[in-house]
Amino acid sequence: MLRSQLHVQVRDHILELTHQRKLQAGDQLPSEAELSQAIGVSRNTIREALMTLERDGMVVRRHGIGTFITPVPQHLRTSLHQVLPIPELIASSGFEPHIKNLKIAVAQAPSEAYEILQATSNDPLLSISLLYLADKRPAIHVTYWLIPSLNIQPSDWNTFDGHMINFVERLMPLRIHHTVARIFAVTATKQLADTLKVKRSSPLLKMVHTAYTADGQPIYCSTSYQDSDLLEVTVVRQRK
Amino acid sequence: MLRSQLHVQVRDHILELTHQRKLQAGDQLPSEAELSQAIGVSRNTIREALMTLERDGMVVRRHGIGTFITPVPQHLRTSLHQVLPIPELIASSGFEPHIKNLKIAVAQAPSEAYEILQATSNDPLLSISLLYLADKRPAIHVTYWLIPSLNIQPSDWNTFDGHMINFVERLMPLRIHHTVARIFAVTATKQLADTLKVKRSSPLLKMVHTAYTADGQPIYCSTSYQDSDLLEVTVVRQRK
DNA sequence: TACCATTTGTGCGTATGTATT
DNA sequence: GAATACATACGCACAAATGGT
Repeated sequence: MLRSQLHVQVRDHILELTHQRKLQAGDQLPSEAELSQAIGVSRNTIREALMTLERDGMVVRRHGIGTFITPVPQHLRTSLHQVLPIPELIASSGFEPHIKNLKIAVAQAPSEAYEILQATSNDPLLSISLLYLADKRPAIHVTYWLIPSLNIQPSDWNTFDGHMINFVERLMPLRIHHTVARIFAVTATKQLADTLKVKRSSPLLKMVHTAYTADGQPIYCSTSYQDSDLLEVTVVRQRK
Repeated sequence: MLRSQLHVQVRDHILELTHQRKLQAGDQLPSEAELSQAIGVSRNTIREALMTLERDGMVVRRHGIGTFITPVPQHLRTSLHQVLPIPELIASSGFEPHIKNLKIAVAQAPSEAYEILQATSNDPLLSISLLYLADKRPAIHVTYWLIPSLNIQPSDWNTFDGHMINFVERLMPLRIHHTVARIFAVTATKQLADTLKVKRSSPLLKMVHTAYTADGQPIYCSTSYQDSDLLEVTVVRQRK
């Protein structure tokens, strides 16, 4: 295993400085030329690192002035442009994540799942339902549906740790490239209200997630329900 | 006025090809070297263009294979990482956007608005409420609150066309750098139900948007309500 | 106003590494 | 192994934006 690319090392170096609070929100970084000389890599490499940091919203670069640590609350940084597994999402909201309830089945799925996964509508789909807890309170109820061709064995589920992306990538030679989330407001059914421990017919946030490879092939989709007052959904969008 | 930068021209050139359907979802682009020679710019410039296209989710680049048009439905492209004004959002969902109802006031605002805008809590804030229509159906009800220091004159409102970002940037020498949206599910109040023409106590999607400059200074915030079945909210998140 | 130093932005050329077929 | 294509990295020159003299 080679050590990682230079610009990633530079990136990590700068992130490390922010974690050590040597660089704080709003602070100006040394100029590209200074960083280049101090670290001993070319200015282009510095620029590459700064560009990825900017893409991910960690720094703001201003022509003719300099590069600054983005003044955005720390907890938002994690959710900028990334796909965040639910346990990490819960953790980044300041709660202790747990997974409580698993139900695995190979069964007929809602027709919507077949459409999304481009599967023939009579194949039974592997599905798994779970309840993510935040500080032992029910927070998100999720049901995943996986495309049939994955061929996952029952024993594989022992290795499932709540990160669906990691799970399928560890088992299969594929890579999730992006996810699409569609967001709705719904009213809690009796069953959902019981599961999530909210009042009957409270409003819930429903999200339909689909994970795709770079080819655009759907790998799995999920439907999740959550109390949006307990666990906020935040989307940071950059311009340009 | 100078012509734009080379890599932007290259980017636009490629986008133009996709609009003309000469390049479609999933198609492979010519190699960097070919593009470089065909267009007559250096390979670095091609790479710069391809990188911004990748950042915005329009293409997928695969090491050792090539660059491909991202196979994502066209209507999602617009919402990838951008901040989209509501009228354009409605248009990209296939509806005709209209703005119906404006109510402008300088008044006390909810305490949340003062917190978000970091304003002293007794100043009256300029607020504007409007109803965005999609094909003449009420779609989104929004109330904006602007920071006091903008000093907008009543006459300025004549130039307001429903794009709040454009509006404030045209009037003031500032630039909105990013927005943060917090998303909730709520139950329609009687008033909201009437305005949006939905049943009493239907579930509605509530979004609290805040627009910031690169300094992290909030410029305005808004609260919006919408029927998520009429107008879906979609978030595409990329990995890496 | 004009000019300057600083800093990021753009663009070119080149060489080499790495992944895929 | 060879061919192809993208990835990384270096060095250089000049443009453009900003802030101060």
